[in-house]
Amino acid sequence: MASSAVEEYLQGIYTLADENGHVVSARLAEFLGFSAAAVSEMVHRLERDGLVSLDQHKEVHLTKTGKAQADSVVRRHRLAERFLVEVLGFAWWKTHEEAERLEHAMSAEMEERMITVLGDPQTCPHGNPMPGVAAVPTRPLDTLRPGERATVARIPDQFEHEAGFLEYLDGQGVKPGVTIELVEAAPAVLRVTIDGEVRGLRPDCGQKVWMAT
Amino acid sequence: MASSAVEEYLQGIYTLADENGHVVSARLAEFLGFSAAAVSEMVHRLERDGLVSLDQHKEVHLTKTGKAQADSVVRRHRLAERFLVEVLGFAWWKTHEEAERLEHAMSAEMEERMITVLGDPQTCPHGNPMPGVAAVPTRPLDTLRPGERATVARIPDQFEHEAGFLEYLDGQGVKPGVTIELVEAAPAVLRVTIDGEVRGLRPDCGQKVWMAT
DNA sequence: GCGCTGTGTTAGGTGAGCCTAACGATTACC
DNA sequence: GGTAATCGTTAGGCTCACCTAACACAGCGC
Repeated sequence: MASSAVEEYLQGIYTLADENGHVVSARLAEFLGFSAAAVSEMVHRLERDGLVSLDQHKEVHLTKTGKAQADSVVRRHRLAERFLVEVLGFAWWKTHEEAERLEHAMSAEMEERMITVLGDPQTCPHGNPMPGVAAVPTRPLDTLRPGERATVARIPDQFEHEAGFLEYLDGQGVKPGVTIELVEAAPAVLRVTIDGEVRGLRPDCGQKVWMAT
Repeated sequence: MASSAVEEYLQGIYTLADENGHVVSARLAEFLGFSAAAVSEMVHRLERDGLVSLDQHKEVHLTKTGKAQADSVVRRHRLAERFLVEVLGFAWWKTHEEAERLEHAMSAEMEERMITVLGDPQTCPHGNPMPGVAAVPTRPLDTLRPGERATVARIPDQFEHEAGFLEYLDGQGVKPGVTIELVEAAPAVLRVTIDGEVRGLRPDCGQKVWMAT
């Protein structure tokens, strides 16, 4: 059985690969909030244990067994989030930390039963697809042209580590399923229309909120 | 926040105190499956941190804050077990290990919401009462006189660590709520009637199955 | 008193997983 | 081509929580 720490790394590698493409140790260290030295060590342990391989550019790739374990932990995370929202009534933006712990406590049997009870959900409450499910095509919010409308499809896991970010979005009325019209992409603020009301969004939202195409 | 290890010890101390009365390090070591040395160290850490106190006989007692944390972790454990049985459909005898991990992953908010969703349950699926709830009076199975009948009220947490014990009971038709008549308490076997059928139970069950008085 | 059992503590060691500091190797920019 | 930034690794150190081995001490039977 993989330790929580190992699962945390596998999940990080999965997430960065899925949402960003390439994975190098430096990104992983940023994402996990650990020192470069700690990540360097752990990546070598993962390599030794056959969970990842490093290519000639030192990019990290999940091996077949590594991928299977990463899929499982990501699926458990997203199932836990669904459970927290749908069964326990948690706010959609408040599930990440809780799920971050629960994912390591779920057995394979529990994973199976969760899938059944929750009706085989295809995404987490933030719109991220379950591993193995084809993601809906998306584009960042700031690729909309002024006057263009689109629906929020996904707020990637990558940004859920940023304290208060999801709560901020919720406060601005931004959540998966909401339709947004871009009014103007000024450098300091993104002017958008949500529910017929004009609002300003922090400029970083342009990259961090992904719209259905 | 207490670590999983600390919570594990607090839970052990709670359980032994609740089900046995006195708690000394040696019992705790047996119960947790750790060496006496490891327990000695940890008990001193717990004392240093104000969670337990030692009396002149070296008996371990939870302090007020220690008791509050132990109550919480035991409650989380029993809520998790209820959830596994009632929501996810786990077999009653198969919940302990899973709950052993889940209890450490549940926040106070999750504890609260679990209580609400599960309808404020008064016991776990094995009949152990939630902390703060007055336990129904019980007596061990082997205190029944031949011919006497009683209902299984509780299989203490203490014995859930023994691999296969609950599954064995289930196989013999023994579970909370079932009425049992003692036929004969031979030294090598306990002859009982369950559901009109005479069965033999391992003699250790006499102490490990607690009946409603 | 002597030894046995049960109990607790100390000493020394291990591994996981983190840290900072220092250093080496690329790559990028002017 | 030199300098700066980025990246990875090594060295050394830390805490937590476990281990075994050795030892100290109390109570009990005889």
